[in-house]
Amino acid sequence: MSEELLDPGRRTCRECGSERIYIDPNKGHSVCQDCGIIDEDRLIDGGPEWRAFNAEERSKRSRVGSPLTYSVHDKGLSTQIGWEDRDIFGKKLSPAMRAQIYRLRRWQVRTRVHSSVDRNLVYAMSELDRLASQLGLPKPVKETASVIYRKAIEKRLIRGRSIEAMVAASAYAAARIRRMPRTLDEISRNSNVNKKELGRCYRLIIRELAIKIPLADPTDYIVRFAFELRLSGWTAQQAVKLVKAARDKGLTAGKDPTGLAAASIYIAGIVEGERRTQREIAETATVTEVTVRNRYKELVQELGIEVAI
DNA sequence: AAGACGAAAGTGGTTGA
DNA sequence: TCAACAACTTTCGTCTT
Repeated sequence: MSEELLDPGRRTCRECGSERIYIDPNKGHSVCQDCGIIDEDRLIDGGPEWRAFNAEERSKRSRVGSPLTYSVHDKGLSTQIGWEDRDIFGKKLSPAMRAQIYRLRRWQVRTRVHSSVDRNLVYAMSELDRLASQLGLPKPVKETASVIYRKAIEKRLIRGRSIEAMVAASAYAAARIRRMPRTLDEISRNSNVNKKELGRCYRLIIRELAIKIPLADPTDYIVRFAFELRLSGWTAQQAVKLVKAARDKGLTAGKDPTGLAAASIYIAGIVEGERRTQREIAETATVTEVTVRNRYKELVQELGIEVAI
């Protein structure tokens, strides 16, 4: 039996074995971020059984399964043990009975704590599943995200913050660690967490858990963006070369990696005769056209590329 | 009409006194 | 803690294809 059947959520590239597989949420295709091979097989996906075909549908679906309230985890059905050492007639309890009641009280508190952590986790993991499936994040990223989230619980970082926000931040960190980064914008759009809050939670996590995250690399975005823009693998490779050349010339320091990826894709598209508009590219890279233009002008000028119009 | 261009003002985050 | 700063965004008028 193949590895994939035993563990349907995990996918590796059949060419190079890489686990950096971008799973296109709409089309059911996947693309390897290391060698650019596109796999058109139907996916066996561990995620939700539904498919969303546009943004509205996605946001509608995203509400499915969300309970109405989490404030009382068992909706008031649990038994309470009173603090007074008296029975129902108001009589004092025997010392043996008191000792037993004391033990019971302790256990009740313990089980309540455990079940609240469990409930938190159950909700968090289903939210992570949903997010990962919409963002096309493969299993290794989900695993990393869930480890981060669990550590955040241990460190009591969730208290006073929304579970959704912390899950989203964990996913963001995990995606960067696994070198399959998503932008804050993309994650924010696919969850009910605004960008600002997401950034705050992310910074809290990396600070409190002392996680070191590699600097975002523009090339990590290129294959995915190119795929979403229906560009050929060849053009994507040319874009990667452009970014590397720019890095060698020291043009990339302090610049938004997605902006650089966008500009290099724009140039590569023109050079290779697969032109896309600045607007299209800006949209998939979640930057503005202005940024695409600025980076593109810099690159063309500094790398001495002549762009045939 | 669509795309590309660039100026100007505004925003949120980082840095350094 | 505050101000200066760089990068990016928003907005908008103009030019090019």
